[in-house]
Parts: sequence; structure tokens; C-alpha cells
Amino acid sequence: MTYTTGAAEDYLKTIYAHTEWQAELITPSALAVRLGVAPSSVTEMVKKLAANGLIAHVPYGPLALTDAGRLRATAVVRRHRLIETWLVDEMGYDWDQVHDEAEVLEHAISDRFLEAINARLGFPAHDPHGDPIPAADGTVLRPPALLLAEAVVGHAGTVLRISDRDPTVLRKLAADRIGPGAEFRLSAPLTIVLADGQNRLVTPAAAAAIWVTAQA
Amino acid sequence: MTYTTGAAEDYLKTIYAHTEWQAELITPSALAVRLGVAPSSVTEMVKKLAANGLIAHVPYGPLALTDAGRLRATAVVRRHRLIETWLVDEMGYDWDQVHDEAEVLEHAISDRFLEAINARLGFPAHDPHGDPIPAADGTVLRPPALLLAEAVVGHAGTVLRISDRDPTVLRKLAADRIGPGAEFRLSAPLTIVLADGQNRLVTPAAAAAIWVTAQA
DNA sequence: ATCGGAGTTTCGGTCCGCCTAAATTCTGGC
DNA sequence: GCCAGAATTTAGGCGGACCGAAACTCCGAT
Repeated sequence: MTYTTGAAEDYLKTIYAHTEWQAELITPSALAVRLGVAPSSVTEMVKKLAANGLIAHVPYGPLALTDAGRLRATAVVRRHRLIETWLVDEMGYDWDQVHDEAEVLEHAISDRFLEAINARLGFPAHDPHGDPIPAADGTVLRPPALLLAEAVVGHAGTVLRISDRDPTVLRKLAADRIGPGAEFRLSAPLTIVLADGQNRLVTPAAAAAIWVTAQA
Repeated sequence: MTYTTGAAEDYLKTIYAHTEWQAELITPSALAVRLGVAPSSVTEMVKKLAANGLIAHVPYGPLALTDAGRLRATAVVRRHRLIETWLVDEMGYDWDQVHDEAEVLEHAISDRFLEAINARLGFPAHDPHGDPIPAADGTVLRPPALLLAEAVVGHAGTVLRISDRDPTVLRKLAADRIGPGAEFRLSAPLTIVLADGQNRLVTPAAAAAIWVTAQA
């Protein structure tokens, strides 16, 4: 009835992550791609998660978390992001190196351990990529944001988060000193001016990974 | 061919642990008890480990690690003990609380992470219970030792290690300030005098968990 | 309005680690 | 030397997570 294996947690987390910054529901095939499994594996797990009341699913339709599922998912995300923050702040990792380690540890550490690092870090609200760390009750504070790739020329704002999907992008941006909190103005397509007046050319891949404040 | 699942690591580690302080080979049934699995499960895993050249086994006989198996086992033990040391030294755990957490983490952390904590701890030679931490090449430094339960009255020496099997024993001994490094003399059965002259009565369970230097 | 292809599900299968119950083998006491 | 009981192995099964191939459903383009 509880059903909280590492695999199930990964499915829930991935469903949650998909809807965190985009508002669309995820389809089984998209989920399969993200998880790197066959579509039939998704069907199977979806059946189990639905039977446990963690997701809502009509046959041939998209997937949506139930309240119970969302709570479970945010708990995993919370672990993942606290671990990433801790690896960067205390264990000497760079922000492009934490993902895989966190992926494993999030299923391995005890609650006690989690709270130990949380306290040590001073109860951070965001991870190194700017992603909000869900509270223990599942609450997530997420400001309105849009992709840099979708911003119009002239848009000014602050970098809120960078998707951690592509380590290459992360390394490049770190070298360019572009991270959460950076203020900028989009002076031309794929070109931003930072607070200190420096220009930066961002790759299309980077523009599709950088989320910025919606309001100037 | 490589075959290093968490379960297999646990079998190897347990076989190794059995022969670390006692010189006897372990039998399949003893291994089953230690691991909390059915004897038939042991038979099955033993077959796989033998096929992979990690243990030597003749049907109906006891189990022995091959060189390759010992190397694999000490690698796991190394992880386990470094993690325990780190949990106590840096993460605020008491020595009777680290076992379960280490049991899970030893299969989860990367080599990079392991070396990060190793460096942070200053490359310790022993864990909090006094167990030697194997070197990366599998070398283990283990002084001659005997159980306090087997020492004769009058025996004097130093506490080398305390088995971490029983948390109750560990808590009691911590309260009594008996730990690795403590000098003592066995003044009567189950009675020791510490370096500062204080007397301590040890329970039979504790006497069967405390290993001391063989020579006075 | 239908038809084909994309997306989804079903079906049968694999591997892993575990189980119980039923053989089988070994061994020590007579 | 034999034989009962203990230890071990074999046999058959289960649940979890995955797979590929085949069947099915759905929807948009014509």
C-alpha cells in the first residue's frame, strides 16, 4: 500500500519535474524518454502508481499526480535538491557534477541524515541551479518565470534558474558567470548584457535552459 | 562478469567480516543467519559468486573468498568504515547509530565521494569502533587481538575494537568511557581497572564484543 | 467520413533476489 | 559400518522492474 521503491519515486519525481516550470501534463511516451525506459515499462508502473492513488490516469491519456502523489514527489525532489546543495556547498562538487550523485543518494539517505544536512546548510530555499527546495509539507515557492529563449529583445530581469539537464551548458554558463541571481538585459537575440555591462552570447541550448523573471 | 550488485557486495562483506577476527571459514548456514536470508538464498548467491571467481566453494563445504573476492570485500568494508567514521566525526552521529545508515550508503556513494570524505577525515586508519579501515589496495592492518571474554585474570592491555553488532552494548560502553585505546587490567572475571584506577564491571555480552591487545 | 500512423497497451519473456518444501549429502554417535 | 539428524542443495514460485513484438486506440489529414 505504501509502495515507495526507488523506481516508483523516480517516476513520480519525473512527472512532477515536468510540470514544475511548464504547465502541461506529461504523456507516457515523454515520461519513457525522460526515464530512459521502454513505453511498456511506463504503462506498467503507471498502473501500479494509479492503483496506489498516486497518479490519475485514463487509458491512452496523459498523466497527472494526485495530491498524495504530489506530496510523495515533492518529498523526493526536496531530498534531491538538498543533496545537490550540500554537495556543492560542503563537499567540493561543481554544479554540473552533482546530478548523478544526488540521483542515487536521494533514495539512500535517512530522514535523520537529510535533516542533518538541511540544518547544516541553514535551511536553504534554493538549490545551486536556482530550483526551489520544497518544504517538508510539500509546499513549493515558485515565482513566475519564462525561458530566456522566449523572452523578447529588450526584456530585463534576473536569472531564476538553470535547468540541470545538460552539464555542458552548466559548465559554459559557470565560466561565463551566469547563474541564479544574475541581472541582465536581452539586447539582441541570444545576447545579454550583465549588470556590470559585460556582453554575453548564449547558445540556443543555454537559452532553452535559462529561466528568468517574467517582470522586468 | 563484473557482477557487483548491492546484494552480492553484502555477501562478500559478510564472509570477509566473519574471518577478520576469527580465523574460521564461514558455513552457508551461518552466512544465512548473519544476512537474515534463507539457506537456499545463500546457495544461489554462492553459485553466482563462485561462477564469477569471487569465492571458492566445494558443494556442501564452507566458503572462502578468492583473492579477487577479498579485494572486492575489503573495498566494501573500506566504504562502510569510512562512512561510519565520517558520520560520527562530522555528521553528529553516535557510534551506536551509524551502522544502518552506513549499510545503505556503502552501496550508494561514488568513488569520488568516498575519497572526498576520506580526505576530509585525514585518511583515518580506524573507524569509531576501532576496526581497521582497509587501504584502497585491499591491505588491512590488524594487530593480534583476543576477546576480553577469553583473557585470563591479570591480563593487561589496550582495547583495540568493539564489535558494532549490538548497539546496546555500544551505548553502555560509551557511558562507561570504554572505547578503542582505553588501557585496562582484568582484575577479576568481568571486572577491569582502567588507567585512572576506576573499576568497571562489564556484562558478558560486552566481554564478548571487546577485543584487546594480546600482549600486555 | 475514413484511414493510417503515432501513441499506448497487452502479452510473453528475462533477470534478480528472495522464499518454502522436498530432495540430497554429510557426519558423528552408536 | 550404519544411520538419523543436521546441513546443504534442488525445484518450483513470487514480486519487482525491465524488455520487444504485437495488438489496439485515437486523431488529424485528406
